Amino acid sequence: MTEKRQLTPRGKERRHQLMAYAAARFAEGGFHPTSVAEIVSGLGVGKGVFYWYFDSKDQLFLEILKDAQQDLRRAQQHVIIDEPDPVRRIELGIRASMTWFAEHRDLVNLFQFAATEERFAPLLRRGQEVALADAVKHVKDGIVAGDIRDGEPEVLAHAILGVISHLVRELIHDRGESPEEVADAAVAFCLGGLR
Amino acid sequence: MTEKRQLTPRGKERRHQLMAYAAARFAEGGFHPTSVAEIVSGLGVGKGVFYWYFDSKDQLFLEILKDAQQDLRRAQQHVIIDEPDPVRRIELGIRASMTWFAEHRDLVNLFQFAATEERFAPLLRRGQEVALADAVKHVKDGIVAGDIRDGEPEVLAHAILGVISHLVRELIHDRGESPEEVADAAVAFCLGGLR
DNA sequence: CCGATTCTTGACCGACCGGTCAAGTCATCC
DNA sequence: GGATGACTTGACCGGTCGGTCAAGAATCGG
Repeated sequence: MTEKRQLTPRGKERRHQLMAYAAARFAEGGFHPTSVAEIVSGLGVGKGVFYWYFDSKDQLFLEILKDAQQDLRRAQQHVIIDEPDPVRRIELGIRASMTWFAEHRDLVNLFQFAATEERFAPLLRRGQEVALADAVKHVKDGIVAGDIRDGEPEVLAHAILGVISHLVRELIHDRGESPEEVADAAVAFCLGGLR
Repeated sequence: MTEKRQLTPRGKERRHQLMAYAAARFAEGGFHPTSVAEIVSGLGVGKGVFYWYFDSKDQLFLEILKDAQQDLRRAQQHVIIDEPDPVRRIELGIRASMTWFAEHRDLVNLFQFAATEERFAPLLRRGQEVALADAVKHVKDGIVAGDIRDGEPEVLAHAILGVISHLVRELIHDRGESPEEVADAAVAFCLGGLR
């Protein structure tokens, strides 16, 4: 899998299969304790299959991470694109994030782990900075509109992301509560904190 | 180091030295990539020293985690013990947590990693449940006193912990901002969110 | 000075891990 | 049906890891 490689439809599916299964195993057992041998044998294929589609175990992980970040951002953007009111945009963003994580619970652990190792952290940080920039923009708009109290927009945006990620991990990921209810509480808390 | 072992003062110091140095290395390079050989050679001692004081690498990690949790809780309790007003207790707890993490930056990463592996997560969770229970108590008191709006106390408490942990990681750990300023913003956000 | 106990050393071990590769299979197109 | 390139196999390799242990050094009460 050095450089790009031409993939037939069948090949693309194998790739997806590997990424999905590996993500699940990483989430369950951790990245390091889950060996490549374990992944391929769980899928009933030889080890060569893995290295046909990926350069290394690290690269696979990075690719999983990247896909996840893109997908999450797409879900957020899709929902707020038509909303002019900045406060409502924040609310919709919170709700979209919660439902997305509820549908991709495996990725909660992966994001968390990625932050703890230097070779994965930069990619993760890049994604978080994008999310932060989005939030900051809406907060600034809200301040201008007078709907949000004056304050450092970056810190406020971080606080919102903190509420989201923590509630996702504790209530949705660990306890399986409904994303709608959790989102209601998160929105109420955050909008109160902004006003 | 099977069972307890009688430790002389010199021995206790070695133990602390090992725990502190290992924690720093784990925080910097991650738990798995940091080998026992690396730890002992960084300290200039033989590998037998490690296994004289600890049963295993895992046990060392658990002990670091346990000590850290106890120390953090002690710092929180110490500060709020004389404060009767529940809302002020929450504020003081937030401030104490921020300054504690500012003084123990290494442990931010360790807590984060611990949540991603099943063998460490239970211990971490136990500590977080204690912190949550503390917060829930204050929130309930605040609701009774009429200073906090009605709502599920558990969710509100989680939201507070989320703000703390995220701001600690992003602003104090990563960017090295002053814990006092960050705490000011966190307090303002959280108290707004509760009211 | 002696024996007992605490502490230290570092060569060594079996297990496992990520990654390679020569060989072979399968699908497809001419 | 043969040739081409996509895919698959699994034995194998070098290296590292957590952990062991026989041997010795340091400390200390008596």
